[in-house]
Amino acid sequence: MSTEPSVERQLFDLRAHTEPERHEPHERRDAARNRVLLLDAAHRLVDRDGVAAVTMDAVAAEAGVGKGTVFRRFGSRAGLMTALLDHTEARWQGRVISGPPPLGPGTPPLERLLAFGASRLDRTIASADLMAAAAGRHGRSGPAVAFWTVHVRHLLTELGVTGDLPLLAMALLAPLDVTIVSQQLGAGVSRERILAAWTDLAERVVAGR
Amino acid sequence: MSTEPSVERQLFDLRAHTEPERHEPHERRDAARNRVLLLDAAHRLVDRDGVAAVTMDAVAAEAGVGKGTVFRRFGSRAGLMTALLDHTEARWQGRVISGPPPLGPGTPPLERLLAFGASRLDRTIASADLMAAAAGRHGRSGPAVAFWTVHVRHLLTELGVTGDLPLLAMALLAPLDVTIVSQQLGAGVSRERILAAWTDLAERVVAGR
DNA sequence: AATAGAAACGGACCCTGGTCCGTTTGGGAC
DNA sequence: GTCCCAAACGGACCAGGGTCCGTTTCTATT
Repeated sequence: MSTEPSVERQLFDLRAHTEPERHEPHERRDAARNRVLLLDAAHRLVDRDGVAAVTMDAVAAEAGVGKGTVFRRFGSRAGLMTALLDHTEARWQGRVISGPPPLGPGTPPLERLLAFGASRLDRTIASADLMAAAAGRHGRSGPAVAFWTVHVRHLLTELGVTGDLPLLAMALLAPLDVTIVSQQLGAGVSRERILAAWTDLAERVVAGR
Repeated sequence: MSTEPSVERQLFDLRAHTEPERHEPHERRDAARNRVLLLDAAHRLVDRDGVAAVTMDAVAAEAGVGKGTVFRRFGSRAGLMTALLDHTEARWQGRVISGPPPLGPGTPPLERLLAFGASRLDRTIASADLMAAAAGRHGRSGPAVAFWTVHVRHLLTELGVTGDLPLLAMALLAPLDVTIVSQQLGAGVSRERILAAWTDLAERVVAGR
C-alpha cells in the first residue's frame, strides 16, 4: 500500500469548513455566538453597501460587539474576508469533489479541467472585490489555493502530463487570480475572451505531455 | 505601409522614464527639486531600514518637505513605490530593447524568451517587497506590465505562435508575478525550481503553434 | 520691476486597521 | 451551588494612509 494518501483524501482534508461547528474543539459559547453574529453582520454589510463598507468598526457595531472581538475572531480584515468567502467556497469545493459533471467526477479529465477553469474564472469575477480584500499584503495563501492546486495536479496526472506538476498547476491557476483577471476586465477584456485564452493555454500544456 | 506602429516603436513608447527630466512640460522648479529630494529620501530609507520603514511621514520628514507634497507628487504610497521601481526598471527595459544577448536582440526568439523569464523572475525576487507595496488595491497596472506583454507578444509572434497573443503573453507572465512568486518562495520552493517550471510552461506554449 | 494668478506647499485633520490591558464570563472541578 | 481561572470581551489608544484648505512661491506678462 502506498504511503501517500489518496487524492480524494487530500482534497477532503483541504476542504473549507461547511459546517459552522467545525472549529476548535472547545470553543466557548459566547465565542461561537459572536462568530456567527459577526459573520451575519459582515454579510449584511456586504449585501447592503458593498465590500468597501465592511470596516472593522462597522462590523463590530452592526454585530453589537466590541472591536477587539472582531480581531480576536478573525485576526485581520483579510481574515474576515476569507471567512466570508469560506461559506460559498466550501459549497463550490463540494461540487468539485462530488457534484454533477462536468465539474464533478465522471467526466473525461480534459473536459473536467476546462470546466474547472471556467468555473474558477466565474467565481473570481463574481467576488473579485471580496477576494482582493481577502488577499493579505503577502499575497494570497490559505487552504483554498492548496485545494485548487491539488485538484489540478490530480487532473494533470490523469491526463498523463509529466513534469513538476505542483508548479505547473500553479502556473495554470495564476492567470485566473484576482489581480490578473481584474486587470484584464479593467482593460476591457471580456470574460469570454479570458476564458478562451485560458482554455487555449490549458490545452497547450496538456498537449505537450 | 502598415497602419500599425512597429514593435520597436511600441516598446520605446512604453519605456519607463530613464531621465528624471522627462516629465510634464512645465514642471515648476520647486516641484522638480522636491521630486528628487523625495525620491532620494525614499531610497535612503529603503536602503537603511527596508521597505516597511518607508512611511509617508518618514519620507516627508527625511526629505524636509510637508506630507501633502509627497502625496501631490506621487499620489499614493503605491505610486511612490512605483516611482522607486521605475529607475531600475528603465535600465532593465533598456537592456531588453538594445542590450547584449540573450536578453537583448540578436538571439533566437525561444532562447530570448527564456532569458526574459529568468530575468523577470530574478527581478521579482530581488525587489519583491517593493513590488508588493507598489501594487495598489486594484492589482498591478501601469506601463511596466504593458511593456512586458508587448515584448512577450512580439517574441511569440516571431516564434510563429498563433492565437490570442496578448492574453497568452499575460498568461505566461502571470506565474512570475510578485503574489505568486512570493507565495511559492514562502512555501519553500527554490528559485531554480520556479524557473524550471516556468521554462517548461513556456516551451509547452511555444510547442503548440 | 511690478503684478496677477496658477501651481505648489505644509501640516492639521480624519478614517480605519491593529494593539493593549483592565474587566467580565463561561464552564469544569469539587 | 460555589469557586476558580482560562478564555473572551470591549473600547481606549496608536500608527499610518489620505484629504483639505489657508498660505507661500513660481513664472509669464506687461
